[in-house]
Amino acid sequence: MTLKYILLGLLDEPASGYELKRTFDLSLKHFWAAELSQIYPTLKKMREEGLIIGKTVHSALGPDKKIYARTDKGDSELNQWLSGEPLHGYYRFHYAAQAFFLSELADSAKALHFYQALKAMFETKLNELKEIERLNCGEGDEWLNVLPENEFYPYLTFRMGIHKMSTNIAWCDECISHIEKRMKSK
Amino acid sequence: MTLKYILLGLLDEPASGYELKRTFDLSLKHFWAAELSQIYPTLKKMREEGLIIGKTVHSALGPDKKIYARTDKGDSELNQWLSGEPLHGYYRFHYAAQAFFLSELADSAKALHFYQALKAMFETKLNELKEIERLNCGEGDEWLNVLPENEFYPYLTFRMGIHKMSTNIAWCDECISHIEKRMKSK
DNA sequence: TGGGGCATGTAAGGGGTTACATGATTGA
DNA sequence: TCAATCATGTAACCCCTTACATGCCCCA
Repeated sequence: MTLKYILLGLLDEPASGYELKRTFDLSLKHFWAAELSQIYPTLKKMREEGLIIGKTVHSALGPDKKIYARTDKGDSELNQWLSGEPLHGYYRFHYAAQAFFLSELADSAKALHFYQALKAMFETKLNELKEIERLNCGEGDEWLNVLPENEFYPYLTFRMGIHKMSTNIAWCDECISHIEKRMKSK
Repeated sequence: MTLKYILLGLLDEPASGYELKRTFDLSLKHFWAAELSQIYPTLKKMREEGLIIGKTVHSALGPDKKIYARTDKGDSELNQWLSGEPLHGYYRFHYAAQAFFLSELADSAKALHFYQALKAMFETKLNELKEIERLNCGEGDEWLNVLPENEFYPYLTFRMGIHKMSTNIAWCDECISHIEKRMKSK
Protein backbone atom coordinates (compact mmCIF):
# COMPACT_ATOMS: atom_id res chain seq x y z
CA MET A 1 0.00 0.00 0.00
CA THR A 2 3.00 2.29 0.10
CA LEU A 3 2.59 3.20 -3.56
CA LYS A 4 -0.81 4.65 -2.69
CA TYR A 5 0.75 7.00 -0.14
CA ILE A 6 3.58 7.94 -2.46
CA LEU A 7 1.11 8.96 -5.16
CA LEU A 8 -0.85 10.86 -2.54
CA GLY A 9 2.36 12.63 -1.55
CA LEU A 10 3.26 13.48 -5.12
CA LEU A 11 -0.21 14.92 -5.66
CA ASP A 12 0.76 17.96 -3.64
CA GLU A 13 0.24 19.51 -7.07
CA PRO A 14 -2.48 18.09 -9.34
CA ALA A 15 -1.04 15.80 -12.01
CA SER A 16 -1.84 12.98 -14.38
CA GLY A 17 -0.62 9.41 -14.06
CA TYR A 18 1.85 9.96 -16.84
CA GLU A 19 3.27 13.06 -15.16
CA LEU A 20 3.50 11.28 -11.82
CA LYS A 21 5.55 8.57 -13.46
CA ARG A 22 8.01 11.19 -14.72
CA THR A 23 8.37 12.72 -11.26
CA PHE A 24 8.90 9.23 -9.91
CA ASP A 25 11.75 8.58 -12.27
CA LEU A 26 13.36 11.89 -11.51
CA SER A 27 13.28 11.84 -7.75
CA LEU A 28 12.07 8.64 -6.08
CA LYS A 29 13.59 6.03 -8.32
CA HIS A 30 16.65 5.64 -6.07
CA PHE A 31 14.55 3.87 -3.46
CA TRP A 32 11.23 3.11 -5.14
CA ALA A 33 10.17 2.09 -8.63
CA ALA A 34 6.73 1.99 -10.23
CA GLU A 35 5.48 1.24 -13.70
CA LEU A 36 2.61 3.01 -15.42
CA SER A 37 0.75 -0.28 -15.52
CA GLN A 38 0.72 -0.20 -11.72
CA ILE A 39 0.17 3.54 -11.33
CA TYR A 40 -3.00 3.75 -13.44
CA PRO A 41 -5.00 1.06 -11.61
CA THR A 42 -3.81 2.42 -8.27
CA LEU A 43 -5.05 5.91 -9.13
CA LYS A 44 -8.36 4.42 -10.18
CA LYS A 45 -8.71 2.66 -6.82
CA MET A 46 -7.72 5.80 -4.94
CA ARG A 47 -10.38 7.71 -6.79
CA GLU A 48 -12.98 5.11 -5.86
CA GLU A 49 -11.88 5.43 -2.23
CA GLY A 50 -12.33 9.18 -2.42
CA LEU A 51 -8.69 10.00 -1.73
CA ILE A 52 -8.34 11.91 -4.98
CA ILE A 53 -10.62 13.46 -7.57
CA GLY A 54 -9.92 13.36 -11.29
CA LYS A 55 -10.99 15.33 -14.31
CA THR A 56 -10.26 14.84 -17.97
CA VAL A 57 -8.58 17.76 -19.65
CA HIS A 58 -7.44 18.33 -23.20
CA SER A 59 -3.73 18.12 -23.84
CA ALA A 60 -2.01 20.07 -26.56
CA LEU A 61 0.78 17.50 -26.70
CA GLY A 62 -1.21 14.32 -27.17
CA PRO A 63 -4.50 12.65 -26.27
CA ASP A 64 -6.70 13.83 -23.41
CA LYS A 65 -5.33 13.28 -19.92
CA LYS A 66 -6.77 12.77 -16.46
CA ILE A 67 -5.57 15.24 -13.89
CA TYR A 68 -5.91 14.07 -10.30
CA ALA A 69 -5.95 16.15 -7.13
CA ARG A 70 -5.91 15.20 -3.45
CA THR A 71 -9.15 15.49 -1.50
CA ASP A 72 -9.40 16.36 2.19
CA LYS A 73 -9.71 12.66 2.90
CA GLY A 74 -6.52 12.13 0.91
CA ASP A 75 -4.76 14.84 2.91
CA SER A 76 -5.68 13.22 6.18
CA GLU A 77 -4.70 9.68 5.10
CA LEU A 78 -1.32 10.98 3.95
CA ASN A 79 -0.90 12.79 7.23
CA GLN A 80 -1.72 9.66 9.20
CA TRP A 81 0.81 7.62 7.26
CA LEU A 82 3.53 10.20 7.89
CA SER A 83 2.63 10.54 11.56
CA GLY A 84 2.81 6.81 12.19
CA GLU A 85 5.86 4.74 13.01
CA PRO A 86 8.62 4.56 10.42
CA LEU A 87 8.02 1.43 8.38
CA HIS A 88 10.82 -1.08 8.15
CA GLY A 89 9.79 -3.26 5.23
CA TYR A 90 11.31 -6.57 4.28
CA TYR A 91 14.60 -6.59 2.46
CA ARG A 92 15.65 -9.10 -0.13
CA PHE A 93 19.20 -8.62 -1.29
CA HIS A 94 19.78 -10.92 -4.22
CA TYR A 95 23.51 -10.34 -4.34
CA ALA A 96 23.81 -11.22 -0.66
CA ALA A 97 22.03 -14.50 -1.34
CA GLN A 98 24.63 -15.26 -3.99
CA ALA A 99 27.48 -14.18 -1.71
CA PHE A 100 26.19 -16.48 1.02
CA PHE A 101 26.78 -19.56 -1.11
CA LEU A 102 30.11 -18.70 -2.71
CA SER A 103 31.76 -21.71 -1.06
CA GLU A 104 29.78 -23.85 -3.52
CA LEU A 105 32.02 -22.55 -6.29
CA ALA A 106 34.98 -24.24 -4.55
CA ASP A 107 37.32 -21.63 -5.99
CA SER A 108 38.35 -18.58 -3.96
CA ALA A 109 39.44 -16.78 -7.11
CA LYS A 110 35.86 -16.90 -8.40
CA ALA A 111 34.54 -15.64 -5.09
CA LEU A 112 37.05 -12.82 -5.23
CA HIS A 113 35.91 -12.00 -8.74
CA PHE A 114 32.30 -11.94 -7.58
CA TYR A 115 33.03 -9.31 -4.95
CA GLN A 116 35.12 -7.27 -7.37
CA ALA A 117 32.26 -7.23 -9.87
CA LEU A 118 29.82 -6.34 -7.09
CA LYS A 119 32.06 -3.49 -5.98
CA ALA A 120 32.28 -2.19 -9.55
CA MET A 121 28.48 -2.19 -9.74
CA PHE A 122 28.15 -0.19 -6.54
CA GLU A 123 30.81 2.24 -7.75
CA THR A 124 28.88 2.86 -10.95
CA LYS A 125 25.73 3.60 -8.96
CA LEU A 126 27.61 5.82 -6.55
CA ASN A 127 29.10 7.81 -9.41
CA GLU A 128 25.67 8.33 -10.90
CA LEU A 129 24.43 9.67 -7.57
CA LYS A 130 27.46 11.91 -7.14
CA GLU A 131 26.95 13.32 -10.61
CA ILE A 132 23.35 14.17 -9.72
CA GLU A 133 24.58 15.80 -6.53
CA ARG A 134 27.20 17.80 -8.40
CA LEU A 135 24.60 19.11 -10.82
CA ASN A 136 21.87 19.91 -8.32
CA CYS A 137 23.43 20.72 -4.99
CA GLY A 138 25.40 23.61 -3.58
CA GLU A 139 28.34 23.59 -1.18
CA GLY A 140 28.24 23.67 2.60
CA ASP A 141 25.19 24.16 4.81
CA GLU A 142 24.00 27.67 3.94
CA TRP A 143 22.71 26.33 0.68
CA LEU A 144 20.72 23.66 2.54
CA ASN A 145 19.15 26.15 4.92
CA VAL A 146 17.57 28.16 2.14
CA LEU A 147 16.05 25.16 0.36
CA PRO A 148 12.25 25.07 0.58
CA GLU A 149 10.87 22.29 2.78
CA ASN A 150 9.55 20.28 -0.15
CA GLU A 151 13.07 20.05 -1.55
CA PHE A 152 14.92 19.74 1.74
CA TYR A 153 13.37 16.43 2.85
CA PRO A 154 13.75 14.78 -0.57
CA TYR A 155 17.40 15.85 -0.46
CA LEU A 156 17.85 13.99 2.83
CA THR A 157 16.51 10.78 1.27
CA PHE A 158 18.80 11.34 -1.69
CA ARG A 159 21.72 11.43 0.75
CA MET A 160 20.61 8.00 1.98
CA GLY A 161 21.47 6.57 -1.41
CA ILE A 162 24.98 7.97 -1.26
CA HIS A 163 25.47 6.61 2.25
CA LYS A 164 24.21 3.18 1.26
CA MET A 165 26.36 2.91 -1.84
CA SER A 166 29.49 4.07 -0.02
CA THR A 167 28.93 1.49 2.66
CA ASN A 168 28.32 -1.26 0.12
CA ILE A 169 31.70 -0.47 -1.38
CA ALA A 170 33.38 -0.49 2.03
CA TRP A 171 31.80 -3.86 2.77
CA CYS A 172 33.07 -5.25 -0.56
CA ASP A 173 36.56 -3.98 0.25
CA GLU A 174 36.45 -5.73 3.61
CA CYS A 175 35.33 -8.98 1.96
CA ILE A 176 37.95 -8.76 -0.77
CA SER A 177 40.66 -8.22 1.81
CA HIS A 178 39.46 -11.18 3.91
CA ILE A 179 39.34 -13.47 0.89
CA GLU A 180 42.82 -12.41 -0.24
CA LYS A 181 44.24 -13.05 3.22
CA ARG A 182 42.69 -16.50 3.19
CA MET A 183 44.14 -17.28 -0.22
CA LYS A 184 47.64 -16.31 0.92
CA SER A 185 47.44 -18.42 4.07
CA LYS A 186 46.80 -21.57 2.03
CA MET B 1 13.50 -17.15 -8.77
CA THR B 2 16.13 -16.40 -6.18
CA LEU B 3 14.37 -18.52 -3.58
CA LYS B 4 14.88 -21.51 -5.83
CA TYR B 5 18.65 -20.95 -5.86
CA ILE B 6 18.77 -20.32 -2.14
CA LEU B 7 17.04 -23.63 -1.46
CA LEU B 8 19.41 -25.28 -3.90
CA GLY B 9 22.33 -23.75 -1.99
CA LEU B 10 20.98 -24.87 1.37
CA LEU B 11 20.58 -28.40 0.04
CA ASP B 12 24.33 -28.88 0.24
CA GLU B 13 23.15 -31.39 2.83
CA PRO B 14 19.86 -33.24 2.24
CA ALA B 15 17.03 -31.74 4.27
CA SER B 16 13.26 -31.41 4.47
CA GLY B 17 11.28 -28.23 3.83
CA TYR B 18 10.73 -27.79 7.53
CA GLU B 19 14.42 -28.10 8.27
CA LEU B 20 15.30 -25.67 5.48
CA LYS B 21 12.97 -23.13 7.03
CA ARG B 22 14.84 -23.43 10.34
CA THR B 23 18.20 -22.90 8.65
CA PHE B 24 16.70 -19.90 6.88
CA ASP B 25 15.65 -18.31 10.13
CA LEU B 26 19.02 -18.94 11.72
CA SER B 27 21.29 -17.65 9.00
CA LEU B 28 19.67 -15.97 6.00
CA LYS B 29 16.88 -14.06 7.65
CA HIS B 30 18.95 -10.86 7.87
CA PHE B 31 18.67 -10.38 4.13
CA TRP B 32 16.02 -12.85 2.96
CA ALA B 33 12.79 -14.21 4.40
CA ALA B 34 10.67 -17.16 3.31
CA GLU B 35 7.56 -18.78 4.69
CA LEU B 36 6.87 -22.51 4.69
CA SER B 37 3.85 -21.87 2.50
CA GLN B 38 6.24 -20.62 -0.16
CA ILE B 39 9.02 -23.15 0.47
CA TYR B 40 6.86 -26.27 0.01
CA PRO B 41 5.44 -25.38 -3.42
CA THR B 42 8.87 -24.21 -4.57
CA LEU B 43 10.46 -27.52 -3.58
CA LYS B 44 7.69 -29.34 -5.43
CA LYS B 45 8.38 -27.35 -8.59
CA MET B 46 12.13 -27.88 -8.24
CA ARG B 47 11.52 -31.60 -8.01
CA GLU B 48 9.42 -31.51 -11.16
CA GLU B 49 12.25 -29.66 -12.90
CA GLY B 50 14.68 -32.37 -11.82
CA LEU B 51 16.84 -30.03 -9.72
CA ILE B 52 16.31 -32.10 -6.58
CA ILE B 53 15.10 -35.56 -5.69
CA GLY B 54 12.93 -36.31 -2.70
CA LYS B 55 12.16 -39.32 -0.60
CA THR B 56 9.77 -39.79 2.28
CA VAL B 57 11.34 -40.98 5.48
CA HIS B 58 9.93 -41.78 8.88
CA SER B 59 10.52 -39.22 11.61
CA ALA B 60 10.77 -40.19 15.25
CA LEU B 61 9.71 -36.68 16.29
CA GLY B 62 6.53 -36.28 14.28
CA PRO B 63 4.85 -37.27 11.02
CA ASP B 64 6.77 -38.57 8.00
CA LYS B 65 8.96 -36.04 6.25
CA LYS B 66 10.27 -35.52 2.74
CA ILE B 67 14.03 -35.27 2.50
CA TYR B 68 15.32 -33.52 -0.60
CA ALA B 69 18.78 -33.75 -2.15
CA ARG B 70 20.38 -31.85 -5.02
CA THR B 71 20.77 -33.66 -8.33
CA ASP B 72 23.62 -33.09 -10.81
CA LYS B 73 21.31 -30.80 -12.73
CA GLY B 74 20.67 -28.89 -9.51
CA ASP B 75 24.43 -28.62 -8.89
CA SER B 76 25.00 -27.13 -12.28
CA GLU B 77 22.11 -24.64 -12.07
CA LEU B 78 23.38 -23.44 -8.72
CA ASN B 79 26.86 -23.11 -10.14
CA GLN B 80 25.58 -21.10 -13.07
CA TRP B 81 23.72 -18.72 -10.79
CA LEU B 82 26.81 -18.17 -8.68
CA SER B 83 29.07 -17.76 -11.70
CA GLY B 84 26.85 -15.14 -13.28
CA GLU B 85 26.82 -11.42 -12.63
CA PRO B 86 25.96 -10.23 -9.13
CA LEU B 87 22.26 -9.45 -9.11
CA HIS B 88 21.22 -5.99 -8.06
CA GLY B 89 17.50 -6.38 -7.40
CA TYR B 90 15.05 -3.58 -6.91
CA TYR B 91 14.93 -1.87 -3.56
CA ARG B 92 11.85 -0.48 -1.94
CA PHE B 93 12.57 1.38 1.26
CA HIS B 94 9.27 2.21 2.89
CA TYR B 95 10.79 4.48 5.51
CA ALA B 96 12.57 6.47 2.79
CA ALA B 97 9.24 6.99 1.04
CA GLN B 98 7.86 8.43 4.26
CA ALA B 99 10.95 10.55 4.81
CA PHE B 100 10.64 11.96 1.30
CA PHE B 101 7.28 13.55 2.10
CA LEU B 102 7.93 14.86 5.60
CA SER B 103 7.35 18.44 4.44
CA GLU B 104 3.66 17.53 4.19
CA LEU B 105 3.55 17.40 7.97
CA ALA B 106 4.38 21.12 8.02
CA ASP B 107 6.06 20.71 11.41
CA SER B 108 9.83 20.26 11.68
CA ALA B 109 9.48 18.85 15.19
CA LYS B 110 7.45 15.95 13.81
CA ALA B 111 10.02 15.34 11.10
CA LEU B 112 12.73 15.35 13.74
CA HIS B 113 10.75 12.85 15.77
CA PHE B 114 10.39 10.63 12.71
CA TYR B 115 14.14 10.44 12.23
CA GLN B 116 14.73 9.85 15.93
CA ALA B 117 12.29 6.94 15.91
CA LEU B 118 13.91 5.60 12.74
CA LYS B 119 17.35 5.81 14.32
CA ALA B 120 16.10 3.96 17.41
CA MET B 121 14.77 1.18 15.18
CA PHE B 122 18.09 0.81 13.40
CA GLU B 123 19.92 0.80 16.72
CA THR B 124 17.76 -2.04 17.98
CA LYS B 125 18.52 -4.06 14.86
CA LEU B 126 22.23 -3.28 15.10
CA ASN B 127 22.32 -4.40 18.72
CA GLU B 128 20.68 -7.68 17.80
CA LEU B 129 23.32 -8.25 15.13
CA LYS B 130 26.15 -7.33 17.49
CA GLU B 131 24.83 -9.74 20.08
CA ILE B 132 24.85 -12.52 17.49
CA GLU B 133 28.38 -11.55 16.55
CA ARG B 134 29.48 -11.56 20.18
CA LEU B 135 28.07 -15.06 20.72
CA ASN B 136 29.36 -16.63 17.52
CA CYS B 137 32.51 -14.89 16.44
CA GLY B 138 36.07 -14.79 17.65
CA GLU B 139 38.48 -11.86 17.80
CA GLY B 140 40.86 -10.70 15.10
CA ASP B 141 41.64 -12.43 11.83
CA GLU B 142 43.25 -15.72 12.86
CA TRP B 143 39.83 -16.93 13.90
CA LEU B 144 38.45 -16.07 10.45
CA ASN B 145 41.24 -17.88 8.63
CA VAL B 146 40.44 -21.20 10.27
CA LEU B 147 36.70 -21.03 9.54
CA PRO B 148 35.60 -23.63 6.98
CA GLU B 149 34.55 -22.14 3.62
CA ASN B 150 30.87 -22.83 4.16
CA GLU B 151 30.93 -20.68 7.28
CA PHE B 152 33.36 -18.06 6.04
CA TYR B 153 31.20 -16.76 3.17
CA PRO B 154 28.01 -16.63 5.24
CA TYR B 155 29.98 -14.65 7.82
CA LEU B 156 30.86 -12.07 5.17
CA THR B 157 27.17 -11.60 4.34
CA PHE B 158 26.42 -11.30 8.03
CA ARG B 159 28.93 -8.44 8.19
CA MET B 160 26.92 -6.72 5.48
CA GLY B 161 24.02 -6.38 7.90
CA ILE B 162 26.23 -4.68 10.48
CA HIS B 163 27.61 -2.31 7.86
CA LYS B 164 24.15 -1.43 6.59
CA MET B 165 22.69 -0.78 10.02
CA SER B 166 25.65 1.34 11.10
CA THR B 167 25.31 3.44 8.00
CA ASN B 168 21.58 3.83 8.46
CA ILE B 169 22.26 5.26 11.91
CA ALA B 170 24.93 7.62 10.56
CA TRP B 171 22.49 8.82 7.91
CA CYS B 172 19.80 9.45 10.56
CA ASP B 173 22.33 11.43 12.60
CA GLU B 174 23.15 13.56 9.60
CA CYS B 175 19.45 14.20 8.94
CA ILE B 176 18.71 15.01 12.57
CA SER B 177 21.57 17.48 12.63
CA HIS B 178 20.40 19.16 9.42
CA ILE B 179 16.84 19.46 10.67
CA GLU B 180 17.97 20.92 14.00
CA LYS B 181 20.14 23.49 12.25
CA ARG B 182 17.18 24.48 10.10
CA MET B 183 14.94 24.85 13.13
CA LYS B 184 17.44 27.13 14.87
CA SER B 185 17.86 29.32 11.81
CA LYS B 186 14.14 30.11 11.77
C1' DT C 1 -5.93 -34.83 27.65
C1' DG C 2 -4.26 -30.99 25.86
C1' DG C 3 -0.60 -27.91 24.28
C1' DG C 4 3.66 -27.42 21.74
C1' DG C 5 6.91 -28.73 18.41
C1' DC C 6 7.24 -31.52 14.18
C1' DA C 7 5.66 -31.87 9.46
C1' DT C 8 3.18 -30.89 4.91
C1' DG C 9 0.33 -28.63 2.49
C1' DT C 10 -3.91 -25.41 0.11
C1' DA C 11 -6.52 -20.96 -0.84
C1' DA C 12 -7.18 -16.26 -1.33
C1' DG C 13 -5.38 -12.15 -2.19
C1' DG C 14 -1.84 -8.24 -2.57
C1' DG C 15 1.79 -6.03 -5.00
C1' DG C 16 4.58 -5.84 -8.91
C1' DT C 17 6.50 -6.92 -13.82
C1' DT C 18 6.25 -7.73 -18.73
C1' DA C 19 3.85 -7.65 -22.69
C1' DC C 20 0.33 -5.98 -25.33
C1' DA C 21 -3.39 -2.69 -27.31
C1' DT C 22 -4.81 1.87 -28.61
C1' DG C 23 -4.56 6.33 -30.22
C1' DA C 24 -3.19 11.72 -30.52
C1' DT C 25 0.34 15.08 -31.71
C1' DT C 26 4.77 16.87 -33.27
C1' DG C 27 8.80 17.26 -35.90
C1' DA C 28 12.43 15.29 -38.95
C1' DT D 1 5.21 9.40 -43.57
C1' DC D 2 7.39 7.56 -39.92
C1' DA D 3 9.40 7.68 -35.42
C1' DA D 4 9.18 9.67 -30.87
C1' DT D 5 6.71 11.47 -27.21
C1' DC D 6 2.40 11.98 -24.95
C1' DA D 7 -1.31 9.40 -22.81
C1' DT D 8 -4.30 5.54 -20.80
C1' DG D 9 -5.18 1.28 -20.05
C1' DT D 10 -5.75 -4.45 -19.89
C1' DA D 11 -4.04 -9.35 -19.28
C1' DA D 12 -1.17 -12.81 -17.78
C1' DC D 13 1.95 -14.07 -14.76
C1' DC D 14 5.25 -14.19 -10.69
C1' DC D 15 6.49 -13.79 -6.01
C1' DC D 16 5.08 -13.50 -1.55
C1' DT D 17 1.92 -13.14 2.72
C1' DT D 18 -1.83 -14.47 5.71
C1' DA D 19 -4.91 -17.60 7.00
C1' DC D 20 -6.43 -22.03 7.22
C1' DA D 21 -6.47 -27.43 7.30
C1' DT D 22 -4.49 -31.67 8.71
C1' DG D 23 -2.23 -34.88 11.45
C1' DC D 24 1.84 -37.10 14.32
C1' DC D 25 4.44 -37.37 18.55
C1' DC D 26 5.88 -36.27 23.27
C1' DC D 27 5.55 -34.51 27.77
C1' DA D 28 3.34 -32.17 31.65
